[in-house]
Amino acid sequence: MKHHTTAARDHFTIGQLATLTGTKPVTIRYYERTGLLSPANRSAAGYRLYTPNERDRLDFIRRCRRLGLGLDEVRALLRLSDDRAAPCRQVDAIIHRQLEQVRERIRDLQSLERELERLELGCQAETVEACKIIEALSRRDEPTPV
Amino acid sequence: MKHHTTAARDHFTIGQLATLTGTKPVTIRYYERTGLLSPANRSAAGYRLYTPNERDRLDFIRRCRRLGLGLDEVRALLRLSDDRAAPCRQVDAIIHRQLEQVRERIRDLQSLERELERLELGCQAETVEACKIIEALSRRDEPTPV
DNA sequence: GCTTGACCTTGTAGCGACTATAACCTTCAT
DNA sequence: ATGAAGGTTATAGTCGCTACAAGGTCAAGC
Repeated sequence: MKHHTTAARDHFTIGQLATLTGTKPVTIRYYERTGLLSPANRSAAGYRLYTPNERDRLDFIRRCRRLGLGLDEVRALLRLSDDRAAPCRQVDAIIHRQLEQVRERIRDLQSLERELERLELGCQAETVEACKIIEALSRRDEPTPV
Repeated sequence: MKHHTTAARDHFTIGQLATLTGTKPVTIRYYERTGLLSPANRSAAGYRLYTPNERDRLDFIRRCRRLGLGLDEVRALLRLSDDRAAPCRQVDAIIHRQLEQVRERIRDLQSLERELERLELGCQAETVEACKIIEALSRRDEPTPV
């Protein structure tokens, strides 16, 4: 009732699917182009039509993306989830690798944070002339002393 | 003595500058194209030749990049550092904004980390059939209960 | 029946900060 | 004189979208 488009109970247009899954139509088409979603069925006029199954698949993809997984990892997980007999170990491995990467990025960002804090606190100057930040950024690393 | 190229004391080729600053030649050319570095002088044969001044400038850029600043911010800082009378406040602002962004990214990544830990611990299955990770990723959000 | 406007279609180009490739030229040591 | 290791340009690719242009379709109101 929000739109004039009539939504059948069991299939959606791309825009409806987009709203349902918090994606944008362009992104859904992009997923289709790149093989994350298989080509959708079409209406007589050529509109993509989606089933609840395809909605589930897109939800799956979006959850993976929210975990920061790349599309290649998502593809791998989709393939695994389609194969009920596949070893769960491979799923674990993907999640574990991602966790390691996230932790590494956190460590990197934390050292950045410390560096930026140091810079920020160090400067009470008025003009760039005396600015400790600019000075720090310009400082030639002391040449190895003799 | 490491290479066959003769390095004059006061100017470097692009490769020498690259080694000195931990950059790659392509990146230096990219900086020139996008206006971060002004066009280098050329040798008779068309090779770019750099002075220690230009090395300092590139070092400055690299330090900024290591702090995670975008090239636009670097451009702004370079402009400020060239103007000794400019108010230091603007430098502060750039650093402060970056610090805020870094902190936000850390928070985001930490919540990702927790989510991934939860997933990882939850699964001891053998096959995807019973895999709790796949299950969690596939779970339709519980429809609002009546 | 016609218009309006929101939707859909395709294709192409752009983002940031590089990286990769190709095809060619220069310098230096042997 | 040759070969390797530099340098030059231009162009396209990366990732995960996003923006735009030019058009076709659908439902509703008049």
